[in-house]
Amino acid sequence: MFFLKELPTEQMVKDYVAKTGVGSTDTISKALLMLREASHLIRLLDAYFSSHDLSQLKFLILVVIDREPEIDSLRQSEINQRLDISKPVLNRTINSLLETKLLKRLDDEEDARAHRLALTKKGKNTLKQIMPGYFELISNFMEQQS
Amino acid sequence: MFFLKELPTEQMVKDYVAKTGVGSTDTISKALLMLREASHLIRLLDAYFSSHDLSQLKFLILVVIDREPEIDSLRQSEINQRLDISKPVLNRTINSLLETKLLKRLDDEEDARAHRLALTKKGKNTLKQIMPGYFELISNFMEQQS
DNA sequence: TCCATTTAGTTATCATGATAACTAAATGGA
DNA sequence: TCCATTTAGTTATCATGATAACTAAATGGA
Repeated sequence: MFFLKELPTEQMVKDYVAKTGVGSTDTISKALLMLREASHLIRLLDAYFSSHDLSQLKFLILVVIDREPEIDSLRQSEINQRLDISKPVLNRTINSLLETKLLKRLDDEEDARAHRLALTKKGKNTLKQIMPGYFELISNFMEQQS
Repeated sequence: MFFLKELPTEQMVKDYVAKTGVGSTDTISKALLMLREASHLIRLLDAYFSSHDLSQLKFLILVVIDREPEIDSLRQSEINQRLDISKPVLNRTINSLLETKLLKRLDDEEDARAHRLALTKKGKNTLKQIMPGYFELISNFMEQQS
């Protein structure tokens, strides 16, 4: 994502609100600020993940499988229910995780169309290694915000 | 952007913080909430813009030219200074705005490498037409957040 | 049972973000 | 003045998001 480098000043938002007669200056300024803050954090997270040969989505796929309480594998469709991403993108990204051996694919005994996706040893290690930096990055970022 | 459909519960974040010994539960929950809120708003905005044959970036390009106080045109490089986007993407998007006649391209008298980009009549009208809905969408969204 | 419908996953194609490497014009110091 | 460096814009290529349309297996009601 991207955004205006310099947020519109309070005055500009006021002008627009006055011109269009819609919304309240405070609310809109707050929303724009939030969007900017979020886009900044996303950028930092993307950089962090890519320095570990991962992406937001790859990370989240590993996380949702890992955090499952009873079982240690999920179907693609189950991952889809947990992440807000389209089926083809999920499919492609899972294939990439299979190629880099962070995930392994097991037969699904109940449904011949499906497979079960589980973390490999390497996948678990990667997740364990990445997690502290992830939380640290978020904590540091939030501290810097006024 | 996308995100977890269901945020990790407080307990999960606590577990991770305890396990890794990094960060504070509150801070991280707050950051994850913000990311989710922002990604939701971005999605709504994208849908709004695309229903008007625009995108976030196209909209912002029109806005930064329009809001310039003294002049009514900018160079590509000046737009680049105002928006946090790469040069090639900006170039490609400007070309698309030129094709759809929302922007027009004028010679730059001081620099033969550059051009000046200005809103067309159609560009101005589009912006005027879109702005109220944009603010309305943001206002409504912010109201819905608890 | 059998066939229409649903579900799981996949393929093709597009949109929109990035970086690397390029051309051509402008700039500025010896 | 002249040439090395900088700046403006562009091209090629990749990553990662989407939707539409498909195959094959599972499901469920007549």
